[in-house]
Amino acid sequence: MTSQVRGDLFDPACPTRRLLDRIGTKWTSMTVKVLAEAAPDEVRFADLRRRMPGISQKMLSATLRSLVRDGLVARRVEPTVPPSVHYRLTDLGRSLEGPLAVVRAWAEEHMAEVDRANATHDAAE
Amino acid sequence: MTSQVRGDLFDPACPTRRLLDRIGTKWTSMTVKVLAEAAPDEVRFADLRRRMPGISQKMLSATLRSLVRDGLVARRVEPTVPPSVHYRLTDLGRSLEGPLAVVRAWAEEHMAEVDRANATHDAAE
DNA sequence: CCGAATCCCATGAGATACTG
DNA sequence: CAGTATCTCATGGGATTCGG
Repeated sequence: MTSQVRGDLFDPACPTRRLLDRIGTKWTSMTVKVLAEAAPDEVRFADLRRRMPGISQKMLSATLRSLVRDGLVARRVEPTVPPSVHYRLTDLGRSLEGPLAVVRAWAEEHMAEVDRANATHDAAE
Repeated sequence: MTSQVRGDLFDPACPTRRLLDRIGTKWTSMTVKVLAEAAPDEVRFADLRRRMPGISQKMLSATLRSLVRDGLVARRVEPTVPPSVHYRLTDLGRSLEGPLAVVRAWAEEHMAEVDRANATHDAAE
């Protein structure tokens, strides 16, 4: 019965807020971008880690688990010894690339201005 | 477009990451939206608070301070007693509305699917 | 009326070490 | 190889109180 499409950012269950919570976590957007660049190929765990300098196993693992749970990423286990695990974006995950690209574009175009504002603001203290 | 494998997302100073850090905090996008809806009018602190159910003074104050520091919001003090403080989006702040609208659109269109994925995933445990 | 200061808790996230 | 388990720390965020 939830009248969801009301642009109601004020609902605690507001979809926008929940999405921002997700893509706002440190490694999510980066993971989606790496998987999007590799698409339609799958990427192995170790490959992902190599392509994301600075991430720890723990955070990569947690980020992927969360993305899989959200249906944005698919996980495929090759039952070899040792096992190899492959990840790829689902259709849903790929559909997020557009919005993320828009955010990237804004950031690249305007963050310098934000930096200047910060500098000005701090100097005025 | 441009270099992909070592894109800026991996730089610790990456603009996208910094932007997501900002709009990912709980009240930022909501504040921007409320101010955008009111534009070009200014909004007083108490009004803002009334339009954002659930927010505490502390967080509204902190969110606004951060937005002002980033140059997205302008603050104007009326030197009355008691003082009244007015906020409005800057041009920079208004330029963020587009990207936020894209994010909102994706969320409203797809978060139900995310919810289903979660339910399916949890049921499979 | 606006907002700063303080206290407190929950969570994000890194480092390290351990298993199938 | 691909994780999980702890430990630890920094930060976000809420409730409350105080001040100009």
